[in-house]
Amino acid sequence: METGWQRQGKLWSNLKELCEVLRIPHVAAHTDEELLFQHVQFKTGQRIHTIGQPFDTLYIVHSGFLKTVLIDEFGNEQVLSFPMKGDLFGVDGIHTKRYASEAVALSNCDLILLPFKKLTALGRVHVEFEHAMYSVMSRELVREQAMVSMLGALSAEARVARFLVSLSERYADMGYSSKLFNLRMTRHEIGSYLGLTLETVSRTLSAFNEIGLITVDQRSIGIKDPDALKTLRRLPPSSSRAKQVAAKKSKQAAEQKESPDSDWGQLASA
Amino acid sequence: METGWQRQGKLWSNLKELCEVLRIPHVAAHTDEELLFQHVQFKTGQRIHTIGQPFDTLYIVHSGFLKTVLIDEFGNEQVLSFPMKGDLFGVDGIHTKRYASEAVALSNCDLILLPFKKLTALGRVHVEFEHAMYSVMSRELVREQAMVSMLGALSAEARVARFLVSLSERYADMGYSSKLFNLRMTRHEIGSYLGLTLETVSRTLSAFNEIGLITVDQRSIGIKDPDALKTLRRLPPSSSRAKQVAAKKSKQAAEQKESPDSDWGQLASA
DNA sequence: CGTATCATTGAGGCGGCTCAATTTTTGTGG
DNA sequence: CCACAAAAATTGAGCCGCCTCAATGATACG
Repeated sequence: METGWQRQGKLWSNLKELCEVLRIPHVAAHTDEELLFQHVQFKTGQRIHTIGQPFDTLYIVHSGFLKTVLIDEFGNEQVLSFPMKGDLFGVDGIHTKRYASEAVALSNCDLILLPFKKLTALGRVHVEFEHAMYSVMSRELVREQAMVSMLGALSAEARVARFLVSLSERYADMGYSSKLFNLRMTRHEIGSYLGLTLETVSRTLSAFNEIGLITVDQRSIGIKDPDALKTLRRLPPSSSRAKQVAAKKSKQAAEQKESPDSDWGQLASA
Repeated sequence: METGWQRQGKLWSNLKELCEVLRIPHVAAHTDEELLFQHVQFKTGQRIHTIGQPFDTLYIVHSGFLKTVLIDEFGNEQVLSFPMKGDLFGVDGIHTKRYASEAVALSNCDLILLPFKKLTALGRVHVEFEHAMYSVMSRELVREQAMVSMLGALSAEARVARFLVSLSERYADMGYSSKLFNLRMTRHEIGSYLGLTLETVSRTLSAFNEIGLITVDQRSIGIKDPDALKTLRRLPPSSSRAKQVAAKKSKQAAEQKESPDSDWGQLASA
């Protein structure tokens, strides 16, 4: 991995490689024209773009880890996402022609530049590519929706649990171990992302560790019971109890045994 | 308003009208081909699409009010948005070819159908239209980001306050009064949207009413101090509210013109 | 006019935040 | 390589904001 890392700013990808990274069907490359996309490297801590900066290009993560953040009117950071290999970011700049968020490298990164002009031009030539770009943007929107849903309805423990699961699955996709990995972000950043304080994140990880769901040692995380993490939740707030009761009744009518709620629900006392 | 409502299913819009509704620059209509887009009417309570239903068309609100919701694995509703005139929805279906959310009419609605195939075909002919569609999708993404940020960082009072402000501005855009309007959704739906319980929403509205920021009577909302609502972060403790209300009253009595920069905003930023 | 839905309001509990102290890790320069 | 400082992480104590549970009032609809 990270081949050619040393050759700074000299890497290029063709369209086929671009599609591979984005996990979209290969564009029919009847193209004799050798379309190339430039790579750019960033070191840990460097900013890729800032809020308000004029927009003209999207970024695709070839390798490395980043965060995107919003800065509110009092200078507080709100983490929006942790882009990694295959993710697209910068989309929020299309609308106002200026980036609405800021992107920062959490590790050394290799990014593929995708000028917006080039994207639209490509879309007009390759129908599948146009569709793929819409699809990727739709995927981003669905992800944000899931995020909203999580922040609005889940307990702190459930949020941290799902965060770990999604990270684990993401690592698996990228060919790394899904059972043992290092966090690339601080507790503070995780907390911001999940709408929690860093102390709550730390405490929750410790609690999961005590129960045996995971192992924690600073940035190193070991996933011990992924199924329990996936299904962990708690009292459903801000939602209609009537529906839940109804659903529960029909469930109980169907299967009279087996309590539908996992017993992890009560671990708050720990 | 709602002209031609009676002629059910017989309304059509051309491309120019479509662009107007979407608030995007008019596409250069060198088009002799009279491209028409079908309208559809829905009555209060009807579902436009459901989760998992095969996706093939986007919807643009011509008139009326709706909600889009996610249903979690236990039947709990999570409100994602309240589409109204000029809004596009259904975008979340592009990625998986199935709608990821459910859309329900909160009032009688007139929607414009925008088949995805037609959209992409149009984008290939009219460059500006393609760009506009990307822009609209980007706008949606930015909106979701703002939502995440709000859920992650703001207090209940601030969320309700901003919700009211954004509604007010939205009504102003549509040509209605920004000072006095009716809520089209229940407290429960507002709560779900904001990640709060319906009781908290109700209590917060009552509190705003008490201190003179708004007037509330069931679904009817009067905006009295939009600036204070915009900058509000945290309400003063109830013990001290009485004095401030009194102070405010004497202020309003003294100077009947515009309320000066309110002091509600700068409390307890911590 | 009765019933179901929606809204208001109160009392009380607890989950997650705040404040604070300590330990561990990271980064930097002598 | 070690020393030192800064940042990150852990853990505890206390409290408050929001949720839960519950009862009543208001509104819409057949």
